[in-house]
Amino acid sequence: MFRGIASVTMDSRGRMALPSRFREEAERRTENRLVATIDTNEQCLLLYSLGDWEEVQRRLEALSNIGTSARLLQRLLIGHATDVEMDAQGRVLIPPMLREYGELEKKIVLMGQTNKLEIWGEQIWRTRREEWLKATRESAFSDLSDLDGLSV
Amino acid sequence: MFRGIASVTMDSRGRMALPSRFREEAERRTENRLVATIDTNEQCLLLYSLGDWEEVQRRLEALSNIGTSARLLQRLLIGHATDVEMDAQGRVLIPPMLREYGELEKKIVLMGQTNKLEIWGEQIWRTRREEWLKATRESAFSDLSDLDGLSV
DNA sequence: GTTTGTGTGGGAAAAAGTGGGAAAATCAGG
DNA sequence: CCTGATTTTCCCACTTTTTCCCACACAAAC
Repeated sequence: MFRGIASVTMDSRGRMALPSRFREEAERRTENRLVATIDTNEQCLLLYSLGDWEEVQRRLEALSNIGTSARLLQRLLIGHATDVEMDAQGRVLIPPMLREYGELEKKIVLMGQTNKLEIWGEQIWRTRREEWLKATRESAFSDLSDLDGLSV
Repeated sequence: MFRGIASVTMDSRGRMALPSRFREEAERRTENRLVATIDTNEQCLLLYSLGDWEEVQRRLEALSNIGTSARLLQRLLIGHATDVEMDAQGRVLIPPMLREYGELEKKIVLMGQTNKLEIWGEQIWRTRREEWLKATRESAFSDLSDLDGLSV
């Protein structure tokens, strides 16, 4: 169960160290084997433990297969899903094509999202976060009834 | 099981090195024997292990044979299917006619799609991927019910 | 101050990817 | 058949990337 946010650096070889709490979680789930793919809705990457990814892939493949959008999603997610392994220092090497998709350079932001980690280039992440915050604030009144009982 | 993406270069003789992880998978499936054909829906090539291709071909041949579209599909897929072999460096030689179909030049993109590899010319691939992403993002709402349980 | 854990960098070996010479095979035209 | 041109195969060499390993910096803990 991943959660929380962390800032890490990617070195010149494309290696990225997972913070130890994420590392432990990843080790628990599979012996250091992870799968990185793209988020089709955002310009960020998703990092799954191998087992969790296989579950996602099974469900993707079980989709209707008729609808064009399901096919597209399969193609994009499976097509980009690349196996990666943690080295002895708990780092993963992000393949160049994926690095490019997320415009990942030195400063990286990791966000835990339950069964996966989101990997963001810092600049894109800052921009998107502003947009999310703005959208949340603008919808605050109309949604108030929902949130009311939630006491966020 | 092929998945993930990689960028490779095709040399002036039309040779293309498979990334080692694809190579291993290909070796596991058949001893270096592969079959390349065209994707009838996209301007890219498909690369199967010999065994997987034979299965595909069997199913193609089992099609009604009455309907025109089945005949067309047979003609196109089987007609373009060419046996290729990996050399000692793990490279395959893509036949000129197929190279031309996919407008393959120097920069090539390979995408794993479960039982096959897609081979794309980089330029076409970039264009198509943008279109897929756009379509996926736009269809997000209509498909929400499907994807909802998926938590990709 | 010392130890321990964590993040970061980089040397060096190994592996992977790339290019091209030259022999062998194939093909087209006489 | 023979010949010359082209393509394919085999092999070697070079470059880049990846992996393995060690080391340093820093901070928290002892």
